This record gives sequence, C-alpha cells and structure tokens, in this order.
Amino acid sequence: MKHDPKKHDSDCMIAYGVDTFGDRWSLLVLRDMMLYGKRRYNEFLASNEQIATNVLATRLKHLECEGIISKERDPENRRSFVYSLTEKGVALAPVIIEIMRWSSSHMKVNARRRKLLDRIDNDREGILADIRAQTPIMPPPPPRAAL
Amino acid sequence: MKHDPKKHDSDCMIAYGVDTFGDRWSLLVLRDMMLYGKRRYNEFLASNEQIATNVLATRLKHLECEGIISKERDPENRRSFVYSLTEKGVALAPVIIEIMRWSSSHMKVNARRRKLLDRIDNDREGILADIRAQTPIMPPPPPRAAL
DNA sequence: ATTTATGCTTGCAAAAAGCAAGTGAAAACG
DNA sequence: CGTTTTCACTTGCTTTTTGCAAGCATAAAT
Repeated sequence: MKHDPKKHDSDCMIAYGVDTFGDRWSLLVLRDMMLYGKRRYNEFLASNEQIATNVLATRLKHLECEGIISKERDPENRRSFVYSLTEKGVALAPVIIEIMRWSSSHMKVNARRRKLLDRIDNDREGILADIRAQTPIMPPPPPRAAL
Repeated sequence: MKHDPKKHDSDCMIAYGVDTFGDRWSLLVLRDMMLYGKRRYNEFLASNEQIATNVLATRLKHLECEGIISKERDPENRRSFVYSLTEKGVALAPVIIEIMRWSSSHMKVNARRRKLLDRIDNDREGILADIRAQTPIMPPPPPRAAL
C-alpha cells in the first residue's frame, strides 16, 4: 500500500518536516525503530508512552505514505508484518540525534543515556551504521510500573 | 509571566522534545525567529502558514513556560512585546538545521535555500552566532498569493 | 475625541486523539 | 479437525486539541 504523499501547504523546509513527522507520535515511533530496533506493530504498542491502537495504525500508514518506512510481510510468520526504515527514514537520524543532544542538556542523564551520548560524540559513523542496519543502539527502558 | 514547566510523562529524551516543541506550530515559530529574525506577535501571525491568533498565543505561552523564549515589553512602543530566544531556545538551532538538511533532500531547493544550505556546510559557527544575535540568516519568503 | 495598531481572549465548530470493544486471518494447541 | 490464541488492525464513541470569526483592552496616532 502506497498512496501519494500529501501536498504540503507551505513551501518551507521546516514546514515539510512538521507535515511529515511533526505530530505527537511519529518521532516516538522513529525513536523505537532507531534506538531500540523495534520493527513490529505490537512492539510499538508496548512503548512506555501508551499509544492507542488506531493512532498507531494511522501514523504507520502516514509514515509509509511519506516514504519514511516500508512494510513487508514477515516471511517466517504470515500474520505478522515487519516495518523498516527507508533511506529517507534513515536520513532522519541526525534530527533524532540533535533532539537527544538538546534534551540531554535539560533533563537528568542516567547511565544508559550517558553512554549513548558519548557514543554520539565519539562514534557517530558507527551509530549511523547501526541505525541503517536496524541494530539497537541503546538498551530498552524498563517498562513503567502498572497502575 | 512564567509557569512551572509541565511534567513530561515519559522519561525519554525524544519524548521530552516532543512534549516541548513537537506540535504543529512551535517549530514554525522557532523557524521564524531563527531564520527570519522575527520577534513580534504580528510578525509570527504574518507567516505563510496562517496560524490562528489563539493558537499562536497558546504556543508562545507554552514556549515561554518551557524556557525556550522570553517576552519583554518593547521599550520603544509600550503596547508591543518582543520575544527572544533564551539559551535553551538558541540551543535548538542544530535541530532546526538538521530538519532543513533532511527536507532539502526531498524537496526542490531554490536559490535562497541553496545559499543557506551552503552556509550551513561552510560557516556553521557564523550561522549559530547570527541565530544567537537574532540576525536573520535567510531572506523572508514571498507572501503567498491571496485567494 | 476618534480612529488605528497591537496583542491578545472568547465562544463555537471541526478535526484529531484516546478508549474500549470487536473483527478476520494465520498459527498453535488439543 | 475444532477451538483457542496471536497479530494487526478497524469501528464507534468520547474527549481533547485545533481552527475560525469576532470581540476586547490598552497604547498610540490623527
């Protein structure tokens, strides 16, 4: 399934980005793919932020539509699908990296994060290669306590 | 006016960014400040994207609340206010830059944009200094034709 | 004194997100 | 083979956010 990408109503580089991934959820899905190597619907659903099933479906369709991710059947399990970053999606890694860098200056940085930030400074190429290869670059966060 | 920043419900660097500037308008306001040197309410309103007055007011309050921008009375015109980027706001420049870089690979790049992108590659420090000084780094886009 | 500029606020409509439940097809289980 | 479970959604409804048009308050200009 592949629709026409929607027309962006403003001829501006920032507006293009906002239209493409600037909603409440798209960047979190991309984070799951780039940092944690997630590739399946139920993996995205399991994130700490608790996205609703219908919203996730809509976002995945939109990202696919925009050419950021692609969707294929899992060859090993015919009822499952695997989502992957396209080249256009992998190219978003520097945006994710700069957001992490910025946020890290304004929140507590634990050991997991410190390690990743150090690697961003010292092995940027390696990180980009891992993202391209869909290798996780950070251990997943502990699941938040159930209510 | 300065409220407590709102509590972010996920302990994640990307979620922090999304909570802070990840809505449909904040990045466009920051673009107006960083690229075009805009500093006033009616300048933001005049952007091509047509933000509603109440939404702009809400976004400015939120950004101020998060410590990204500050608001002062214009000393020369007592009914006007001037918004400025704080250090925390200036620190977002690399995010804006990477979004522009990414978008430029996926849309037509005209001469204005080409020039800025070249300067990003060759004079990054100069750009960051201009953003800090609130000097425009790009000519404003032509206003879109009225309907 | 009246009009205009500036930066909003208010009230209501429309769109998007959130929640709970249900669906359909493939796989696993007995 | 029949039933249950898994997986990836969809549907219907409520709540929240966004968008639009109008109005308002204060300062400045005429």
